[in-house]
Amino acid sequence: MWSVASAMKTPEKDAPADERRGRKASKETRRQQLIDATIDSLAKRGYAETTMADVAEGAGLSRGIVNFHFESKEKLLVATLQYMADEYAAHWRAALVKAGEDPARQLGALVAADFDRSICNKRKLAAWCAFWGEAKSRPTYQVLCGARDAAYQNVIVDLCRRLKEEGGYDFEPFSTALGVSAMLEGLWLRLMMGPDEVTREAAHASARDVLASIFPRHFERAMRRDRKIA
Amino acid sequence: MWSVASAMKTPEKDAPADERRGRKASKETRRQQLIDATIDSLAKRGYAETTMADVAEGAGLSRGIVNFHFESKEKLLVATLQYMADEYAAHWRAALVKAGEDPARQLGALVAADFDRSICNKRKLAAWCAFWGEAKSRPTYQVLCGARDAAYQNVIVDLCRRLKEEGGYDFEPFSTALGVSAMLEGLWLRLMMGPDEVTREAAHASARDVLASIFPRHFERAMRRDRKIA
DNA sequence: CCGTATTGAATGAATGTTCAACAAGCGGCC
DNA sequence: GGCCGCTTGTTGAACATTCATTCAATACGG
Repeated sequence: MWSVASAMKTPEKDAPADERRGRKASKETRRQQLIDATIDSLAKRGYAETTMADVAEGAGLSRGIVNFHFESKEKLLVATLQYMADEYAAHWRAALVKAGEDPARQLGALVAADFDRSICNKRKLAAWCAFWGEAKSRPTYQVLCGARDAAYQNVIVDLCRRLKEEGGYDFEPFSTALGVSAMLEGLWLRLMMGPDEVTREAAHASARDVLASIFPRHFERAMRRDRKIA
Repeated sequence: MWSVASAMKTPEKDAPADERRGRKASKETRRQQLIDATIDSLAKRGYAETTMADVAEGAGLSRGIVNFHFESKEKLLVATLQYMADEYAAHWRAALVKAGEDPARQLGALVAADFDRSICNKRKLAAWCAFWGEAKSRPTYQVLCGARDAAYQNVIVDLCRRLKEEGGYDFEPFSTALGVSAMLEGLWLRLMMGPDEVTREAAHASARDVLASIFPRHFERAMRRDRKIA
């Protein structure tokens, strides 16, 4: 009994459909399928209301299957967070490499990567936020979220240093880097919670605007007058 | 049976002790006591693991009492969030009034208020974050959190406008205001999750640093060289 | 003593986990 | 090719636990 809903719930499943159904699906494929369903459930119902039954139903499988591929609910959630952290890190690292050597281009690419559709959509943001909410009281989550931030922020600190040298700014690189990366995370939060008038593009533009204030010799201001004054 | 721990768990209980114990405690006092215990539990165990029994135990009362003063767990949590939102709003509004008429002073006061000890401590930040994590899937929470942000951000937008006029900056007020308020929220997140080396003072300094970049004619840079280069 | 706050055991619902049964693939064997 | 086990993924019902809620009994204040 395959529910049609589960097959088209997330538009980003680009794996061949015949690989995901039937008994032939490999172990790894099935694990990924369950992780996807977990993210769906976290986004739809929140952390507290996410149940094994809901995850299984979302994946179009039966209840017992989750404990077969993952030992427990805890392990499933950790694997899900690990997957999101890996995906996020791979994404910005790729963007960084593609940006070349210029630090301003690199910082711009990093920020753009944060607001890329594949990373920054309501589904994933809601899942991230669900984990953040529990991170305080769960060392495992805190480590995974912390690892995410640490590497990312080291890169931003380094970029701030190089931009400071190039542009002759007088900010404190560490402090500014902390502010910038915090702003990016805060914008994610706004995107997830705020009204719909805060779009991905608006958040990105806002980040670029602040970058233009901090690094005036490296970032151009968007200078668009088409914004509605609310 | 009064647990000693509950009496000294939170250092900020300045209400007279004899008002909080015994049967004389008024309805309102008892509600507040339970709300405090709820914040404690959210901070210590996270949203998902917060139970009625834990709240009652934290307050030094018996299990059934919560359903007497609040009808249900849901109502207790909403009341708790409402309390935190009210407290937060009252705090920054007071800071705003006290700052006088100068927009730069006002913005500085607003930012300082965000990092004030009474508001910005691990206990409350963890509770806020717990609610954020569930807000996506709970309209009631989303409304309360959203209301918090909306008023706050309108003030910041207005301050950005006035500062722009005064200083002749060329940023877009709305966009910059979004970035600034997002940064403040992001710093809260960092304070809660990040390593202990990110202190309240460091976060505040970071915010001031970015403000100095955005409004160079209104905010002085801290220019401290005592920061360790990590 | 009356009314009300409080207690704590009982209840019932929700849910994570287990497990015995089942089915699908698969390789060997006649 | 067809039959037979064997391994392994899968199922769904049964089980155990946790927890919000209820409520009759109790204790305290007035």
